[in-house]
Amino acid sequence: MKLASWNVNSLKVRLPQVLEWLKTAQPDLLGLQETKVPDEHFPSEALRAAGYEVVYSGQKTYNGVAVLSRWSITEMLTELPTLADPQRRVLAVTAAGLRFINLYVPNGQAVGSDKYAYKLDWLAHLRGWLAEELERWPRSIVVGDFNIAPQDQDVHDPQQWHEQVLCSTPEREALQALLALGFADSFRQFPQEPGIFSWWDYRMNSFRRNRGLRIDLILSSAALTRTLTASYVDRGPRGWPRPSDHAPVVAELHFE
DNA sequence: ATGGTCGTGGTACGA
Repeated sequence: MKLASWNVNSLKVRLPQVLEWLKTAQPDLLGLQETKVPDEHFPSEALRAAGYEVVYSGQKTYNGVAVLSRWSITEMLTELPTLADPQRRVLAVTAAGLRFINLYVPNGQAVGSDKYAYKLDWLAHLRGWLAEELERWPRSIVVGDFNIAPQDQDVHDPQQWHEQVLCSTPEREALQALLALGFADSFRQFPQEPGIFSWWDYRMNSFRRNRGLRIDLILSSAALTRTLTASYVDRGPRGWPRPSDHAPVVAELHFE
């Protein structure tokens, strides 16, 4: 079983790259973020033709999430039950014998801003909901753009980013509170080279210089962590022409 | 050096 997550920064622009990546990587489940496409314009046909069932929760211009699955999808949910929020950031499905939760966590803009407060509030509501999800589905995977670099080793320049948004202590503590429910950062279940990131700013040749952050994560519940066989970042698409600023992240697992 | 680059939509704004 191959699970993946990719912030595509406009599915309209990136659809050819998604189709190309599906062909070569062949994930069983893929969560997309920042699709930026209203549901009525979602490119369902091209993705179905590639062999995937598709569900989506989108809006114009901002946010938007989708799940592509080689397996049939049931039990779809698009809201944090305790938070009324017009921003389309959540898409949970049951497929392939597991619960697959796809998230686009708020960016937070800057520490102390209104958007930062919204991010922390959103994460608090997320925690309460994930606790319930985990009780109902012990085999749960949470993927997405978390907009949080878990540790300094996930940051190209920890001094530059010290207590900045994406790296601040309250954000990291909110992520740790999610992990404390029983999830593991799948990437850290395996030996990794230093300097592996999943997002690089478009500016200042950040990708060429590998000045990035690892903010795209795949969290596995305890029942699934035992079944992980690999977890990695696929840097390839970040080097393609007109790329997203994020690379896909992948986890592979083997369970009965 | 306080910038820089994208995507959206037709202008600033979000990331």
